[in-house]
Parts: sequence; C-alpha cells; structure tokens
Amino acid sequence: MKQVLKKTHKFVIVAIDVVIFAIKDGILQVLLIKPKQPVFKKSWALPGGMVMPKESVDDAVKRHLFQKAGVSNVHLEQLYTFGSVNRDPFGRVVSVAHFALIPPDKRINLKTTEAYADIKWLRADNLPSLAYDHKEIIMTALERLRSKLAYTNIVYSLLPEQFTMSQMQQVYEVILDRKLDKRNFQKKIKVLNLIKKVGRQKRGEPNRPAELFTFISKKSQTVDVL
Amino acid sequence: MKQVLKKTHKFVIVAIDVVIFAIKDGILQVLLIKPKQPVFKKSWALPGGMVMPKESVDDAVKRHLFQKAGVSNVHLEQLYTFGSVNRDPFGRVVSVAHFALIPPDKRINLKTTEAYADIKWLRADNLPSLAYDHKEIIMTALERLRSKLAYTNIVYSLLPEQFTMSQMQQVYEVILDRKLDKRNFQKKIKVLNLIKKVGRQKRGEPNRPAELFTFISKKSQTVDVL
DNA sequence: ACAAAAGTGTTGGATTTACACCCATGA
DNA sequence: TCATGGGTGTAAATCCAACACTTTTGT
Repeated sequence: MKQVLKKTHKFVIVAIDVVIFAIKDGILQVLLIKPKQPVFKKSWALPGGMVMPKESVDDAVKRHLFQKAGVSNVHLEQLYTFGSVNRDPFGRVVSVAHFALIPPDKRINLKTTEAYADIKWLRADNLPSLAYDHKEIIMTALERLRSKLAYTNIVYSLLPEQFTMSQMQQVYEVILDRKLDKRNFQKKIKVLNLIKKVGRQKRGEPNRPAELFTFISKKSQTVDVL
Repeated sequence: MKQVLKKTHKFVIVAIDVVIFAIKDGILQVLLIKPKQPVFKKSWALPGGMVMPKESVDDAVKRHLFQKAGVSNVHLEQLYTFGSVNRDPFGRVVSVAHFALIPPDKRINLKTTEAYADIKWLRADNLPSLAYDHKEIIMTALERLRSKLAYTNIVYSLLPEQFTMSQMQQVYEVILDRKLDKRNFQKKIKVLNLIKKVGRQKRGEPNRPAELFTFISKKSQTVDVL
C-alpha cells in the first residue's frame, strides 16, 4: 500500500504519532518501537499509524495507543503537525504528532506482535537513532512538556494516585533538568490547592516516613506553578 | 470532486485554514471569505484550501495566503489540527489551522475572483455566523494570540515599521481587552530592549507629538512582556 | 548509634502595582 | 486659550530566592 503511494504520489496521507512519556526510576522515558522496514533497521520510531477515513484524529490516536501500548485513559494532547514533503520515504504522509503522559503505576501491555519488531521504554536523555523526523517530534514534545509543567497542573498525569512531595518535586526536577528548593517548592504547591494529604505515610524506608498526597481534582487547568 | 469524496469516503483530505489577524482603526479584525456553496450562503469562512501532494503544509499555507489575500512575508504560525469526522459536509477533511498577523501598513490585495463570492475584514469581537468549525478555529487562534502576546515579541507583527508607545500599548489593550497603565507598560517594554527611538516624532495631531519607535530585531523570541 | 530523607520559617532583594501632574501641539 | 494625548517617578505591597537545622524512621 505505502509503496503504491510513493509511485503515484497522488494523495496526502494523514497519520498520527505519539510521544509517550513516563517517569520510571526517576528517569524520563519514551516508549519507542523498532520498525521492521530494512531502511530503518538500525533506528527506533514513535508508535503511530494512519488515520482512517471514518475515525477522528483523536480517535486514531487512542486506537493506536491501545493497539501498540495497551493503554487508555491517559493524558493525551495534540502537539504539532509535521507536514514537510519528504519526511516519510514511503509516501506523502502528514503526521499529527501528539504526546501522552503515563503515570508510573499504570498497567500497560506492550505488544510486539504487529508490524514492528520490538517496543520498549528508552531514556529521553539518551535517545537512539530515530527514523523519519521522529527526533524532531520528540524534541518538540519535550519542550512542550517542560513549558506545560510550569503553567498547568499536568504533573498529575505523571504521578501515581498517591505520592509524596519529594516524588512530585522529582517529576519537576527530572523533566526540567534542574534542582529545585524543597521549601520553596512546597510553599508554591501548597498555595495552589491542587493536592491534599491522604492521611497516611509512606513507610518502609530507612528514614522518616513521608506524608502521602493525592490530587483534589484531575482536570487540566492552567495554574502558575513555577 | 468533493462530492465524490463524500460518497466514497475513502480518503482523508488534508487542508489548511488561516486565521488572518490585523488591527485596523484600533479594532482587531479577521479576514474572512464568503463561500459560494449554497449550504453556507449565510456564513463566512476562513481562507484556506487543500494541501497538494507535492507541497509541504507550510507551503500550502503561504500559497493560499498569497492566492486569496495577495500577501506574503508575514508572521505565520501553526495553530492546531482539526480532525473530527464531520467537520466538513463535503468530505473527510482534516484541516491544519494556522494564524497570520499582518501589520496595518502592509499592502494587501484581496481577490474575490475565485471560488468565493467576497472577502473582507470583519471585527473579531463581533463575528458573523461561520461555516464549518471555523468559529472554534478562530476562538482557538484568539486564545493563542492572547497568550503569545504575553510571553513573546510577536507584537512587532501587528505594528507598522514605526510606531508610538501608545500604538503599541493599544495593540495589547485591544487584543487582551483590558486597559493597561501607561507608565508601567513603558517601564516593562523599556527593560526588554526590543525597540529603539527612531528619533522622529509623529506630528500633525492636535496634541503633543509622540516619539516614534522601531523594533531593533524582528526575530521571534520568547520574552516576558506582561 | 547512625544514615537517610522528611519536614519546616525567615529575611533581603527584586518585582509589581497604584497613582497625578506638567508638556507640546493644532485648532 | 483650550482640548488632546504624550511623557515622566515614587512609594507601598507583594513576590521570590536563598538558606539550615531538627525529626523520624530502619538497620
């Protein structure tokens, strides 16, 4: 199919790609697949695929996300549409890039069965060689993620249901790649009224147990965090 | 052609739309066309059109902008991609919406000759009934414009080559729809070092002549304006 | 007892807001 | 001379950044 497209070059195909982020072990990770095409044998690529005529772009993203990562009901956001003529060697494909945020305790179900050879989490700070313009897409997603951390409450999409203040601060530190002051951070978060104590503590570590918090609401809103 | 698409419903067409803003007479205006299709006889619509197989999305926007408004070399920015299934009654069309900013002294050349009956500037604060999902697109563009005024220097794209401080302040007031304090505004702008006095004044009005300024650089940059 | 992370306030500096009068011009 | 918008500074309030010690636990 795609080969035909290349030859005729008569249509513009609409596809989607998703940059899926999660923080695991204090490291920002991106979910990538290993394409089977020989051209990209040495590269990794973003999960994605075509938009079908009878599904919306949003639905296409959800479908591919579920088909490839077995995940649904996560923060999902349109990023940018990449539309240069030669971005895909197999045809004229315009891709509506998105990004997704997955909390670390989310059950996911990676499926290697389909058109790609492998799928796994890779560090965002040490990316392998990437197919298509996917490097650029990931960089754009990272930028967006960084800026949205500062003026929205999306951090809730990267935290488990219950979390400590340090965990929350760590999300900021990992993504922004700088240390924050503990007292100032907690002061700012407190005044925003986004989270509340659950009344239990995280025990079992060889140090003072930390209070557990949870988000009062998980609606996206713009708030001045940093 | 479009009718065929509707029946077969086999392909997704990629199009672009542009929300073209300018401030004229202290009013924020949007450039709209009057479609010829009977369905939209009573509506206005955004200028736009298909992306051809051999042109990039960016090039398609520039082409349509030139074909419809006779304008080139203006601030142009991708906004959002609208991809719901039924947004266009004539077929499955995904539209990559953009916005453009045009300075008031820019020569433009509106062309009513083509597939639409009329083209003209309409007030953004009192929009007519709009075709497709173009109301939503304009609202999204307005939001984006408002937020970018605050953290970038794009205001230069809405001002003539030489301008007074009051003119600049007016751009902010019109778009943000609130009054600003003259002294505080000038203080903030001054510290950003974006503009310089040209050394002449705007005479001819029955009041004290105003200093004229110009932008030191017309590169987009993010700066904390407000 | 010790190591490790949790919790918790204050101060100085920077930034932001509010606010009013005189000036230069054209009519 | 009058009406109009242009140009200009200061003081109070708020916000932000820097900074260190005590607590609680597991081993």
